[in-house]
Amino acid sequence: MKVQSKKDGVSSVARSQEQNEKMRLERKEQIMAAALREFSAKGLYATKIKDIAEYVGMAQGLIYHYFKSKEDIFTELVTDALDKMNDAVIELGKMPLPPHEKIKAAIKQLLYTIETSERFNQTCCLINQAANSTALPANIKEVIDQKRDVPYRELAKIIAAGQQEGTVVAGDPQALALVFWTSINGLAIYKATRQNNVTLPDAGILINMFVKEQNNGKN
Amino acid sequence: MKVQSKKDGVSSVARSQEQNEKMRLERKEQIMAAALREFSAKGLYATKIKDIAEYVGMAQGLIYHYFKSKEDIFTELVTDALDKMNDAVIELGKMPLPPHEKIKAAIKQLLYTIETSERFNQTCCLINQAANSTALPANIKEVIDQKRDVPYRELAKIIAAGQQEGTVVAGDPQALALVFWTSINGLAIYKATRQNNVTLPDAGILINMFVKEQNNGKN
DNA sequence: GTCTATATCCAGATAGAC
DNA sequence: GTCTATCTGGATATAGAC
Repeated sequence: MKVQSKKDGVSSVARSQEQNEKMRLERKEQIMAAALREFSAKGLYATKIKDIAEYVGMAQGLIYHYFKSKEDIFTELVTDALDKMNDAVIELGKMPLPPHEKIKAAIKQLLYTIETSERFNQTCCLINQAANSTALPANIKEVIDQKRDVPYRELAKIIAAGQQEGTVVAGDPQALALVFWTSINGLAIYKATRQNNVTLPDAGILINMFVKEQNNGKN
Repeated sequence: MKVQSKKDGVSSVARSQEQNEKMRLERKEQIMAAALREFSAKGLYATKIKDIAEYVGMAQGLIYHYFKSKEDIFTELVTDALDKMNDAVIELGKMPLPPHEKIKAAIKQLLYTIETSERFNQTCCLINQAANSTALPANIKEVIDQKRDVPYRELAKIIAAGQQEGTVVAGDPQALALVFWTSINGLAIYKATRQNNVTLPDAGILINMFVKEQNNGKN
């Protein structure tokens, strides 16, 4: 028996269900954030459910009210991470800029993010952990295999277009893209795993590696 | 009671001790090789002693006649890997070549090694596993902290010297060294974790990123 | 040196009270 | 929703026979 409130047309039952759902999602978010911290630093197998629970401040068993298993948390994190990364790269491809400006914008943005966002760097570490382990459950491996090459492919397209225009350095686009992501990824991981006093390259150094000299002016 | 053989002055007792020792070392080598395979792909915690033993073809318990613990095998592998890498870099620094030629030689050599040596790539994966995990026993972490920055420092010196001579591109030497190793490491890992059909950059692409144009000619 | 068998421990997951 | 207590499986490391 649902009772419609006269004020907003939403039953109090529905209201509290909504609120419960919201609180549940918030709690899941807390767990995911803690799990990202732990997994990114220790990997799937060295991280114990207890570690995550302690970080959130809940009992070990309670995690299982929100997730079916440890692998499930890991899978959800990795899937989200790869999806967001891929969406961002696809957005970059669609920007109304010439190819070499896309590359410059990406480098500046990525370096800034590495400099300021601990979470981003943790995410890179997580992807690194996931992508370089053959010990993961099959369903996670599938997700990774499907999604991890998107950034390489998308950037290779941009590089190839830039080479057509003569603004991007010569070389196999796929190989250049590989060096690009490998560097970005490595910098994020480097930053995440050293306490402090890390000198990241400034954008100009990286831009010079991919964009031809005459197109390097500030703008 | 040791009996000296007249022929070679070595007692038969000593002879067989020597041979036993040699066989023991060979067996240890077999275990280390298998462990490198497994650890580099799965990390310390996801790798089970049983995996290593099966790969060598011995009983699980027998591993413990050669190593005190799983961590011990891992520590020995990581220590060796870092030492060899560091020795090679220090050798590079001592070569009687101008700085930019050292860089060119290193890039060519490293790319060739990545292309041809599965073991080298596994070693890079192992170092990656080790260097990016906070979950390791304290003694391994110490080893890593002491040794892992040597290549960055040594290469930064070479880069700085090359900049003095005007043959190496501009930018903070430390940051350039970071990009250099991050790329090399990333390529090795990329190669190791994909089955095949990997297009590595050719040496020219990487050389162009670090050595100024006019010093890039083949030689 | 090598094996099989086992003691021991630890962590993932569940059950059940509140 | 949250906790404590517990079941259960699996892996390290050891013991002991051959």
